[in-house]
Amino acid sequence: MSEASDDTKSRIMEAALETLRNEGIKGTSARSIARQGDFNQALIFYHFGSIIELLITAANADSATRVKTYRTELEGITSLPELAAVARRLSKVEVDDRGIAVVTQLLAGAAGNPEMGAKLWEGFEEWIEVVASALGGALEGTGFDAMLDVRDMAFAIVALFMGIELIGRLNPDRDPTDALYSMFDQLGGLLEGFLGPLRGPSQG
Amino acid sequence: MSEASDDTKSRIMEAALETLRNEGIKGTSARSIARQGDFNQALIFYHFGSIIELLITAANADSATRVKTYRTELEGITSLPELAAVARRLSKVEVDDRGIAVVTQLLAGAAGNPEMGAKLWEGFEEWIEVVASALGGALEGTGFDAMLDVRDMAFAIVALFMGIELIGRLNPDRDPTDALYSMFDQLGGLLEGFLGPLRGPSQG
DNA sequence: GTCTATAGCTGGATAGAC
DNA sequence: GTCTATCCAGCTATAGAC
Repeated sequence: MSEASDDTKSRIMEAALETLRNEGIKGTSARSIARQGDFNQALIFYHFGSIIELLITAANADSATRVKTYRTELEGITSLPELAAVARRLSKVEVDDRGIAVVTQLLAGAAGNPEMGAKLWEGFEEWIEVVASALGGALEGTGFDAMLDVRDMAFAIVALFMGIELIGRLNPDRDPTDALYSMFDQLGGLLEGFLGPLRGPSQG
Repeated sequence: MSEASDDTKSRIMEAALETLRNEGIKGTSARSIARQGDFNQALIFYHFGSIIELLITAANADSATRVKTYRTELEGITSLPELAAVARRLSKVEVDDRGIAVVTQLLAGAAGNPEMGAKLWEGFEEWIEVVASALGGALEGTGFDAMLDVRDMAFAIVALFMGIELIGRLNPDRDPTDALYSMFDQLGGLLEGFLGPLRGPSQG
């Protein structure tokens, strides 16, 4: 692999992601990606073999770098309000950069394509794992960790973001994340009210 | 409109929904719908004018009949645990029948198609409205209704179901709704613990 | 490694026979 | 109202010149 090849490959990958963000899975094709990145359509097949292979490779690479950053930022969190604050900030980045949009569109595409679903799952599982471990850290010592399945909760939280991305774009009058953050803040307020008394005595 | 025409139209609409469920938005075309319903492809354009028009019409009609049923079942609910039980049952129907899958795929398709998004919104808003009013009824008298924006919460709940549908199909080892119901049950348990003491004194 | 050209299909949509 | 036949644009993917 020459440097030129590496450069071209990442140009193609970036164009693929941008096309997914702008046109959705239905509007993403070799031609639309090539138009977006201003390169020749045949390059996609030379470097990646097929469209699906390109999309999966690009998305999983992108996902891996993102999750790495977030993992370090989420480490060492030991309370729910703390987690809520960090999660709010990180999720805003994620939604604004439209990383979620890419995943959402690929997941929708995977519905009619089981092979694609299996390959996506690998890159996807680490998101759930990151959220789960952050949640586990935040719940430690609250007594909640015994009552909740942290992995199921993480699954639901990740799902919630996907859903918000999907519906949120529908209504042009409103930022898609407003309802989400409004809900976070409101639930956060409730939680603090409940947790304050619970946490006080049980913490060193 | 003759009876024959009505019959054909509903056959086409049913085939369109089934194709969306099985093949996703990317695999849904005039040809794949016609194959699914075993009729001539040209009929779609005679009766609906375009593919998008067919998809929107079919989805909104289907959505309207569903929401009507659910609305009557959700009426008269006055407590959160009661709401949770009914919601659990109804949402299971909705996920099993794959009504959610249809909406999810259309929403994904709307990403690259603003015109489609606007038309979907009309049929979609009533879902949020139904959930919001059920939630409002359940929260009345708990003191929560003053602290929470019921519409934002409803928005998030609907979004959660979409997200679960999207991710859930990815992992073949697991029923997509397991995590959701597990979470509902766990949060329900927590809520009853918190609400029991709150509700007791404030209710007639 | 990148280009042009093209094969071979499938897409939405329409014309016109019945 | 339903059919066949067809147009043409777009699709994935490959062959072969450079």
